[in-house]
Amino acid sequence: MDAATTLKNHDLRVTKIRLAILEALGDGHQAKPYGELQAALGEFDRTTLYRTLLALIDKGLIHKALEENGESYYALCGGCTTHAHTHDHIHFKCNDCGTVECLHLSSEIGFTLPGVVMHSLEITAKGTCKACST
Amino acid sequence: MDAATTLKNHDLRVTKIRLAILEALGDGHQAKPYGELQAALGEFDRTTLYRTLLALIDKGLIHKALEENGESYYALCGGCTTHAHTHDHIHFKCNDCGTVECLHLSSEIGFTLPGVVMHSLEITAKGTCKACST
DNA sequence: TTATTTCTGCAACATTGTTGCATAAAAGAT
DNA sequence: ATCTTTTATGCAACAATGTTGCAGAAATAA
Repeated sequence: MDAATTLKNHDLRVTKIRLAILEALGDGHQAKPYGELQAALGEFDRTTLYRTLLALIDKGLIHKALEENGESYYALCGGCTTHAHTHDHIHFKCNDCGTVECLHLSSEIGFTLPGVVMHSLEITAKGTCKACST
Repeated sequence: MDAATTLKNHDLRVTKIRLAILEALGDGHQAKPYGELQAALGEFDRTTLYRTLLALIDKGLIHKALEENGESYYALCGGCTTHAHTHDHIHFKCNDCGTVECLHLSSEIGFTLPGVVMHSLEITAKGTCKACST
């Protein structure tokens, strides 16, 4: 499905910056830090970029992958539609090349915390990715 | 062990702000957002507070629990000395009262990601805490 | 008490993120 | 295609987090 149709399906108007963001986020496998997005989308206003990201998150097209050192990482919700957009992702950050990937576990990791009701779960793993460990 | 001795044991000089931070973080069970720390330690300079937090993290006395909306949460490393300061914590944030707790799982959650070497793991759960769910 | 090392506070700055408002662009109707 | 309505964009201004350099103050060691 092309990006414009995806936007329409999510009650979003098709505008330049939205198409540009979706393109910049690529295949949805990797998460991009805000700074990188801003550099890639330099022609647009910073404020608009923020508001557009919020809109895309709100409509379930992208998600905030993780925050680190005050910088937010964003990724497409391509792979997570199967779970009805639960946002219970696992993010893996490579300490060498710095890339952040949205991974999916083969097996569900189930655990409970005594006395609390869990609504969401976020897991961030760090280490060395396949490419960097060779 | 009193705070002054703890500082000395970690190669840190005993100063007013360091004692104040350790006291503000309480029993180590709960994580405090930076803003709350700054409000509680208003008599000290903001820069000093940042640098002191970095120093305490560096020496393994506290850790950054989580980042949310650009704000960092800090907590004592009281409960995590048993794991040799691995920082593989589980943080639970209550969406109702906003408190962030450092919890410990009874059972280790073990999972591997194909092809990558994991160094650290951070888990943040959100939901409703015991007190708020009654 | 003195000397040395380290910490603190100040000023200045960079970055992230937010809000209000006028203008511009998109979608639907004529 | 043109007009109208709705929504998005860009600009300005602002607030908060986080960082760096440097002089003076405090903590340790001698």
